[in-house]
Amino acid sequence: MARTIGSNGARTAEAIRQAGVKLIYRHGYEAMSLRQLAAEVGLQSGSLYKYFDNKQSLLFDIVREHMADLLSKAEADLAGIDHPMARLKAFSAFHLRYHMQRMAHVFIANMEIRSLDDDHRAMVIGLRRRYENLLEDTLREGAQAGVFQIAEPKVATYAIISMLTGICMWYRPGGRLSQDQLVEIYTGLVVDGVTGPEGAPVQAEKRRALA
Amino acid sequence: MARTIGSNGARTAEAIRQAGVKLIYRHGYEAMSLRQLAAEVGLQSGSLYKYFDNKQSLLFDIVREHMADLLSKAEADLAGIDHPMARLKAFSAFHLRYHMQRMAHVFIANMEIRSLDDDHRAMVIGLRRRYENLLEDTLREGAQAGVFQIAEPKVATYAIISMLTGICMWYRPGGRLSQDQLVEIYTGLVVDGVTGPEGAPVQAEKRRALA
DNA sequence: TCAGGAAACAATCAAGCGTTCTTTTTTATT
DNA sequence: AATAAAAAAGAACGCTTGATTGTTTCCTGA
Repeated sequence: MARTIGSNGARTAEAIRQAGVKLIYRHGYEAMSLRQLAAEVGLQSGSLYKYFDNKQSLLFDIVREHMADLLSKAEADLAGIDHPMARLKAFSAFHLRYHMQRMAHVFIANMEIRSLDDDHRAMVIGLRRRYENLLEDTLREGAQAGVFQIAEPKVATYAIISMLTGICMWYRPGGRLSQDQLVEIYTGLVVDGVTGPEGAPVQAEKRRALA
Repeated sequence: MARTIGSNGARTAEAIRQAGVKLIYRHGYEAMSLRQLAAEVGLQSGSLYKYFDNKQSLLFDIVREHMADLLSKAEADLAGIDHPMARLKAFSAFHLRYHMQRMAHVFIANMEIRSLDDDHRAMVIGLRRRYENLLEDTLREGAQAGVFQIAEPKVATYAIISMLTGICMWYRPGGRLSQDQLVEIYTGLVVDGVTGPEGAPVQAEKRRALA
């Protein structure tokens, strides 16, 4: 046998990508063999090389595309929102929804950074930095405007993102709480965390006025 | 050559464990070869099997010992502290300090859970659950006593732990901020997050009275 | 001092790895 | 209907991996 009936390059390429995400998510990049991946798609391992140069570039493609997608969608979501509190809420909601919907991609991008070549890793970290800056800039502006009470915007940025991303560690679709409920709970924690103890009531009014 | 002069079993065992932590932390469990590990310790790869049954048991030993240590030290730290707010602060401070001081172990325990056999993984997750319960129980008690405003203690537990653990992703010793400063910043975020918007000033007084 | 256990070496195994190359079959084009 | 291009099979490659075994050397305690 050689070429199979009904075979199609574009469809196979997509199947390989999906199977790659699935297997890397489940077993990790190093633990996934190309024979395993090929079997999942229904191919021989050698045939995979029609679709990527090597194993590393498969990982890089998946991670880079995900990061670029995350960044551009976040920027689109925040476009036109000016008030720091509104931006913070929008960022939080976007981040949570995106992470709940694409857990595998997110997980891979976070876990397998170390498996990337040096220059590949640098490129991905650059994209991640740009994404983090969306939040950090918002926190700085809010702090300067007196909307937030934040001593260290950079630390707060890391803390908030870690907290939000952590939802990937336990969230499962169809659980007791809906995505909307989780967004509300998490966003509430974030907002309370940055408005500080004494300033909270004042900010609570501002938030109400904005909603 | 065979037995090396001055060789000592206990010392070698400890060297293997340390090198294992170092290499797994740096490259990941799957990516670390036993020959690499042996070279790091100054042995032939076959000699490693005097010290563990197989590669998997090395990982399990490292992870399980770390989790048991984390749990017992946390329990010791919280012993005798009754007030929910005081317990929350103590937990937060302990978690942060422990994670800043033993980043490699923590990182491995979090990242390589998936590389463990099913039953090994179940055991480690059980230990982790007991650790998480230290925080979750505190949050529930505090919520019932009106000290905290928390709708979903379980979600809040995951959120807080993710936030605190995230410090491992960027903290480096000798950075701009000291460990004490970071503990204060992060703990502030945690406390503000669980005291809620309106109740904050009231709780702030209670906190002062307690300090 | 000298036996017995501890510690490490050295060589080897089968299996699996990522990758390359050639061949064969199917599809699309003219 | 003839031909070219696309898609996949299948065999093979050199290497590395985790693991095993038999042997040699060193250390220690009676």
